[in-house]
Amino acid sequence: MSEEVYLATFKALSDPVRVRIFDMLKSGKRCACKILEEFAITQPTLSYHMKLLTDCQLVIAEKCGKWTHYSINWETTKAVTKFFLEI
Amino acid sequence: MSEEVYLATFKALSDPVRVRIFDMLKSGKRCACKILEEFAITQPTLSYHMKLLTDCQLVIAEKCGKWTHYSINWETTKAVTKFFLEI
DNA sequence: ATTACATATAGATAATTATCTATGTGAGGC
DNA sequence: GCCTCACATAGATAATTATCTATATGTAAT
Repeated sequence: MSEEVYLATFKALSDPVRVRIFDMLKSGKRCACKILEEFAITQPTLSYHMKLLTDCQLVIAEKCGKWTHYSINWETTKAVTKFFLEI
Repeated sequence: MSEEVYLATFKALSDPVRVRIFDMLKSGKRCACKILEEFAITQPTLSYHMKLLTDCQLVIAEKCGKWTHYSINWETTKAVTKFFLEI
C-alpha cells in the first residue's frame, strides 16, 4: 500500500459522520437506508459519504435489487494497520 | 479511546504533508528544521501541521534549547490500530 | 544588550469539502 | 406501461482547512 492510498483512507475517516458509519459497520452489514436512520443528514449527503468510504476500499458496496448493502472491507482495514505498526 | 479522539488522529493524517511527516518520523526523531527541508512549504505552515500532529498525540514534541525535536507517540499509534482491528 | 536563529502566532486568502435542493436512474410491483 | 422506492448525480453554497506574509517569542552566542 502506497502513501497515497493510506492518505485516501485517512481522509475517508477524517469526518465525524464517516467514522461513525465505519464504526457501525464493524458490527455487520447494513443497507444505506438503515445507516441513514442514525444520522441527521439527507440521503444525497449519505450517498456522498458512502462513495468516499467505498472509493478508498475501506467499505464494500453490494447491490441487491433496489438496495445497497455496505460492509467493512477487512483486507484494506488490516492493511491500514500496517501503516501504524511497521517501523 | 473515544470516537472523537480517533477522529482527531484521522484528521491529522488526512493531509499529504502530515502523512509524510508521520511516515518520516517512524524512522526516528527529527527537529523541525530538518523536516522542513523535505517539503516545499514555509516554516509557519510546517508549524501549523506539527501542531495538528501533536495536539492529537500522534507525535511528541520535545523542546531542546532553540530546537524542537519531534517523534512518534507509539502509545497513541498503537491505540489507533485498535480502531481497525477490534470488531 | 544586541544580534542571530528556531519556532510560534496572527490575520488574510485560496482551496477544499460537506451539505443542501433538485433531478436522474434503475429495479420491482401493479 | 406507470408508479414507487432506493439510491446516485449535478449544481450551488456554506463551512472548514491549508497556505502565505508579517510579526512575536524565546534561546544562545558575542
